[in-house]
Amino acid sequence: MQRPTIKTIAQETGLSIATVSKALKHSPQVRPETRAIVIEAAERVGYELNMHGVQLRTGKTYQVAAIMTAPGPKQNEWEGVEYAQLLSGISWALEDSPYRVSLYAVRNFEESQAVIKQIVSLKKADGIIISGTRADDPRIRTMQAADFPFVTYGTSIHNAPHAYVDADNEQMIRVSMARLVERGHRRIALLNPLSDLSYGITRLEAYKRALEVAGLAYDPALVAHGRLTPAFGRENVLTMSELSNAPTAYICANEASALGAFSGFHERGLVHGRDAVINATDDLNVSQYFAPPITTYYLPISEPSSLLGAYILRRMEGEPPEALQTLLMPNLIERCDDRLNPNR
Amino acid sequence: MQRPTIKTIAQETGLSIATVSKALKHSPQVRPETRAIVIEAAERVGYELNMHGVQLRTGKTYQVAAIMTAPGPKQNEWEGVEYAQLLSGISWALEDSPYRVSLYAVRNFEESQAVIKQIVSLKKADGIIISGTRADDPRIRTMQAADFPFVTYGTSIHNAPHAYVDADNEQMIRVSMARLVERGHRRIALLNPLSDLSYGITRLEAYKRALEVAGLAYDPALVAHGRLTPAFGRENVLTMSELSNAPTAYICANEASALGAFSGFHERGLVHGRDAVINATDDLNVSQYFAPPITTYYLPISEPSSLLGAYILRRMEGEPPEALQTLLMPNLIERCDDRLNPNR
DNA sequence: ACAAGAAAGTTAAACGTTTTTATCGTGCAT
DNA sequence: ATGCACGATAAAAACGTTTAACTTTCTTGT
Repeated sequence: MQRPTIKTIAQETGLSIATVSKALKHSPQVRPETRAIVIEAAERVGYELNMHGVQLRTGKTYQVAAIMTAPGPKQNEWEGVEYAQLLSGISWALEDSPYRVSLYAVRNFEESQAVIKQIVSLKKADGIIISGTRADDPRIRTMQAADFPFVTYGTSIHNAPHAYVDADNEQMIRVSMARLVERGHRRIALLNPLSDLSYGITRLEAYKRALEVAGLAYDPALVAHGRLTPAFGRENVLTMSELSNAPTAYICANEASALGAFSGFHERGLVHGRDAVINATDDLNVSQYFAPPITTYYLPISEPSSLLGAYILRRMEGEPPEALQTLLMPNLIERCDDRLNPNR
Repeated sequence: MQRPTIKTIAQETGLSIATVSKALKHSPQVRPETRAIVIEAAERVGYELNMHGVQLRTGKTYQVAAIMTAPGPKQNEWEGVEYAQLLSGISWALEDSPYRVSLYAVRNFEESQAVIKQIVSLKKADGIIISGTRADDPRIRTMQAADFPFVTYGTSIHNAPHAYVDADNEQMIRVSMARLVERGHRRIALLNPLSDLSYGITRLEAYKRALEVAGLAYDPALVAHGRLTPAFGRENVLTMSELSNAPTAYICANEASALGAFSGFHERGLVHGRDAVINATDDLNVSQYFAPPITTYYLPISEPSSLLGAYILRRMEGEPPEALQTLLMPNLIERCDDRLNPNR
């Protein structure tokens, strides 16, 4: 048996397909009684809207493109794993809408740029969600120039206002630094994301300001930028711990680099809490299982991801981007006292 | 300016839209010279196929549905993180095809069943990729009954033959057990996935057989089934290590539960390599950063994921499922000698 | 020389919607 | 009574593509 269409309903009710279409869309042009008849018939025959017809007619795709930057297949490092949760959160936020998440996996920034240009010019989606924003992000400019709805996970610095969701990195670093200074730390290392990423810059600046406030000197040797893999965390601990004036605290930008930092501790024979401490930001609630559990800023990734979904929906409905900007403050979870060991 | 269509090309070349369409599809009905003219004109005007027209006309969606089971937003445990890599691998495998990955996040098995029924009956995709297969999986039956192309990540046991990709769990456990027995272990714990999952059963049976071969008794107290979170690993170590005859080796089904097992070691004051050892399966290459690094079976997730993509393409082209079945053997990476401590 | 058949194009219909425009009563003011 | 506006529905066109059916032209075998 064929799948029922509005034509089926038209025949069934004796109405025209135009009326059926309008009735199903709750158009004020059709009488409530007529609508009731249509709805009844639609349910009786098991009608479901065929999106292909809609898409062709209206030009809308009902797709939200999620651009996911993941290192290539040969790149076997633990990175970007939080993307799974991010995607499912977005997907759930769109659940009650006609929109679907369409995945675009890219290998690097350039590829994401190309993909976005394509989506915009060929209208392969109605909205775009990107992450890994840069201070001055050309992708944002592309989408803004075309007046294309989008939301970013991460702020930008030099772009015109746009919809975004991000963790409050400035506040996080500020509070984090004050807390460590208060506990006696004078040499605090910052394991930061790539320096062209917007939140890398935000964190670095907050870090410098916090040093200033505490009357401490800025030492470039204590700051590292890189892809936030365990390898990155490990290697920087290996290097920095050999400094004549080694750090007594490491602030890691995510849980992967924190895990790697632990690996560096183990390699060097450092004991957490005695020789130095590790603090981290954690999206995945995993650092509670480290040995020992560490102090982290925890932002359940479901929060930003569902916001991203909600925002792209509202953005596609025309809401101005200025109303769709949120900085989320992660919860500080203190699992260690993190004091500088006095008898060191 | 409007986006060019085949009509544009028809006007440009003086041919009919039918000929243009056929030429672009390399139909034998059109002369090579004519085709050349069409191709040239298409490139000149910057023509790109409008999929909506195709979809409406042919009924094909050019979408591959990836069903991703992830616990709900409130469920803040580190689980299913390998899905990000899995998805990007699939996405890359489809890169040169007209197909796109469409994401369907579901919360549990029942929901995945409902979603699949919907996709099949409303033809919301041309192919489906699922994971978390059960011994007798009703979703597989649904898709087979409708003759719908699909590939599973994970085998099934009682279903009719279908396309799948999986790790060779039987061999993995067999070799793993033999190796531990050879190193003196007599009490080996198995931290297994949920018992209704196909690979949970495979692993358990292989485990029992290995015990038999080694002449060891099967002790149910050493086997646990559950969602493979760190919490699961931790809790089982906490419990099992209190047994009068505690295990000296733990085989963890993934890296998350292995991390949790370490957390349990730390809590109980157990030292890895002295009191007991942990072995694991690791998709993400992360257990090298544990302290100490542990012995794992490593299967880079890019391998199964690109196979899944390739298989669904071939399956959608009508290739029989029997030709699309692969068990991948992970690499054993020995990072500890894992011998039972003699002076224990 | 001519019918038959192949080769290469064209015409037209169809896929399922939405939306603009047209039609047709009906009630109301003039 | 006549014209008019209005409310409700119908008719028809359009979105971009594929494909079955048809036409025209050219080969080819007898």
